[in-house]
Parts: sequence; C-alpha cells; structure tokens
Amino acid sequence: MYRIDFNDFFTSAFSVDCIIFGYSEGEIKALLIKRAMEPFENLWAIPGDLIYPDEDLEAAAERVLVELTGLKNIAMHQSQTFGKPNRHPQGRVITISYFALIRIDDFEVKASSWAEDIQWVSLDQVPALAFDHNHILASTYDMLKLKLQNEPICFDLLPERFTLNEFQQLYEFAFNQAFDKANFRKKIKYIPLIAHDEKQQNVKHRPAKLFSFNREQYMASVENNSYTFKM
Amino acid sequence: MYRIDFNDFFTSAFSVDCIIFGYSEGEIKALLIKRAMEPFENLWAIPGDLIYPDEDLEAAAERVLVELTGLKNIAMHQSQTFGKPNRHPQGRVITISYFALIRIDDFEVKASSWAEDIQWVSLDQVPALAFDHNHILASTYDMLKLKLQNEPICFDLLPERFTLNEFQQLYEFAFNQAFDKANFRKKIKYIPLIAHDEKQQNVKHRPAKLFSFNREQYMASVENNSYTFKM
DNA sequence: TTTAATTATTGTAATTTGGACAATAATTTA
DNA sequence: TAAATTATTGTCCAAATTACAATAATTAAA
Repeated sequence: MYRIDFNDFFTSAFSVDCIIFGYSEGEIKALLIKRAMEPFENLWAIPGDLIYPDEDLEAAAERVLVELTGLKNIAMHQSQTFGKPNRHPQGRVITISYFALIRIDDFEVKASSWAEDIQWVSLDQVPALAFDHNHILASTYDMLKLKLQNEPICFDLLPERFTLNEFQQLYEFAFNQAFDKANFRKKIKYIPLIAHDEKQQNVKHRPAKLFSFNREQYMASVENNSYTFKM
Repeated sequence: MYRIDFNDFFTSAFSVDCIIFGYSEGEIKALLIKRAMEPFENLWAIPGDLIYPDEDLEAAAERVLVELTGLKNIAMHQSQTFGKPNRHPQGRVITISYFALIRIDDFEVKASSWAEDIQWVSLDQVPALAFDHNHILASTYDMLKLKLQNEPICFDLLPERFTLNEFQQLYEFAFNQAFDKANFRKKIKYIPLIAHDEKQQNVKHRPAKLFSFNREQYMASVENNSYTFKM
C-alpha cells in the first residue's frame, strides 16, 4: 500500500494506474485524485497503487477501482505500460495502465484514505498531473477509442437495457461526430442485440424500445469466427 | 543479462519479450530461440531479457533485437504486459511484450550466446513453448493484426520505396486473403503516398512505379484530425 | 376529446464505395 | 517484331452509405 515506506518495498517496483472513464450526459470524464502524500503532494493524479508481490495485474487494477469507487465486477482493460527510468522520482517504477468504463450516475465516488480529494474531470480540462500522468491519460484515451471501435466494450458503459438512441449517443461521443438516426440503425444491424418488449419509462414522448447486448451470441460468433465487432 | 544469477538481480523483475515477426514469400513467421539454460532448458521460447535498472523499456526491446539479429533502427511496438504471479518458476517476473516486423530476406539471424538455436517458425507450426510464451505469442499476433489495420506500421515492413504490389502482398498476408489488384488501389487512395519517377529494376516485365509513405503529410493530418489510417 | 409537440421508427432515392473482371500499357526476352 | 509478363486504368453491377422524408406512438396542452 502507499503507506509502506517506498524503499522497504522494492528496489524496483511495479504499479498499476487506473484510468476510470465515466460517461454521463454525452460527456466523458476521467476520475482523478488529489495526492495526499509525497511525491507530488497536492497535485492531481491518476489513481494507482503498487502491485502486491503475489497479486495478478488485473487483480491489482480491480482492487484500486474497488478502493476508490466501491465498484466490483467491472471489467478492467489493459492499455499500455510506461517505464522511463526516471518517471518516478523515488526509484524505478514501471506502471501498467488499465482503464474501465463506468456510468457516472450509477454510484458515488468517495476519496479514500490515500487521496485528499477526488473528482470527475472533463478530458479537455485536465490540469497538469503528477508524474507522467498526462501522457498516460492521453495514451489510454487513444486506446479506449481504438477498443471502442474493435471490441464491444461500449456495453460496459450502457445500462443493461438501453435504447438505440443511448447507444448512438455513446458512439457520437466516442467518434466526436453526429450520426443520422436512421443510418445508425443500419450500421449496427449485425451487432447481436436482443430486442425486448419493454419500453422506456417516464419520458414525455413516444418511448423507445429497450435492447440488450446478446453476449452469448457474440461469444459464439467469435468462437467460430463468423463475426468481428466493428464500428 | 541472462548469465547473471537470477536471485542476485531482483527480488521481482521486469523483462521484455520480443516477438519478431518475419515476412517472406507471403508467409509470416516468428523468430524463436531454443533456451540454453534453466528454466525450460532446451525448450523453444520467445527471445527476451531482463530490463536493466536504468534502461528504458523500448531500449531493452531494441537491445534484444540487436543481440539476436544484428538489426538496428527497427521500430519496436509495445503489445501487452503479462504478470501472473507464477508465470516464472524462479520468482515474480512481469514481462512486457514488444513486436517488430522485419523482412526475413534482409538479414541473417544468428544464435547468440544465450540461445542454443534460433529458427523462424510458421505461426501454424509453433511447438509448446517455455513459460506462458504460447499465450504471449498468440496475444501479440492479435495485436499485430489490430495495429496493421489502424496504424501505418506496414511501412516498417516494406522497403523505403515499394511497389503497390508489395504493399498489397503484405496486406494479403496480414488478413490472410487475396485482394483484387485494381480494387486494392482504390482502397488505399486516401493513404498519403509519394509517387516517385523511379521504377522497379531488374524485373522481366513491365516495371512498377515506386512509392513511399508520406510520413510528414500523415503526421500533419493526424495533428489536425483530418485523416485516420484504416485498412 | 382533440391537437400540438416530441421523439421513435421505417422507408426511399441518390450517391459512394467495393468487387469482378476486362482492356490497355510498358517492359523484357526470344 | 512478336510473345510473354506484369502494371495500370476503366467499366459495370451490387452493396453500402448518406441525406432526408414519411409515418408511428406517446405526452401535454387546449
């Protein structure tokens, strides 16, 4: 943990940095913490932690996410590894960045013991961060966009049941451009979705039909190579 | 280096594993070594090495490539990081995989001191490898294909000046399918290429015009977001 | 109860792209 | 000079994409 004296822990160390992308009202934000300790005390940073000696990388990333947000069972996606010899002022620390996508409105974040403050920050308003975290954040955002185009991770971000409009809005954000409604529906016609009888509630207009991602069918088609997700 | 006693080097360690994909006569192969030492002595493996305390990750990957092939100035691309606690029988070793693409016919490989043998192996004939190297190789091949589709790394693999046929053959290998010549030329019409006056030499037929990748124009269009490479 | 407002959903026509394949061009070799 | 070979360009048709129009379902106001 961060409380352990750095020099006793490793001569060289591994860490994970977790970029938690949140999506709400058509905007994407990243969850940043204000560091409560040296180095870079009081600077904003990507939440991260050292990896325990017997801990799997992904387990470490999930642990940081739980500590920070209380969220469990969220898929963490590995992005890139950063290891310039002097990226950490106190020693050689190679860090592996992971990202997750969450729906901001689904839960409340709370600053944990090792962070003085925590905040959602729009990607175009990111301040100067600790370490090489501006670089890590930018690279990881590129990776997010690449994966959104080539893997069905968008469904991590949507509610279990969603309208086609919600789905479309997510891609409009991801590609930063508007799509025509009618054409978007043609574009996604090969994505395995389940159409439910249920409809949107509490809207002041015609309610939209609800859909969910057909994960079983997707997995099966990946197995037999009959379909590859692409947006 | 591998000769150093493992226990004296790190309690935990970082390594790079370098998957060198070679391309020749329409086939892709990976460069594998036969390990000359424990663990997994005499088993085939992906070449790799521990990262020196003050060495950048990419520098370590390039060093392995030079030691193995004598090739310098080849771009190494980071793929993924593997760190299951027990992936290495002698301790905790997190390994970062890098890949490079080279033209097999451009040089000769030589087994270095730390490898008993070295060989190009077709991807469909890979034997059981040391460590988790079968997994690393498969993941890295997926990453290669993803990057070939989304970044102009194919030009690392082609000569500085190439014919459109050479360009096409590379993609036929990568996607493992044939393209129509005329249609391939339409497909690539937005890729910034420089057409030279120079022509192919020493061929027994109409020589093809030579092209090169317009890196400056590409960089500029990435800057102002006017074009994204896509195949 | 009717109508306006709003958004969902479907349809259609025009344009662009992609694939199959044919025609023509440039070079070497016999 | 002709045959062989590969490069390059063009054409036609089908498929996908785009722009935009029409219709449907619901709420809220008149």
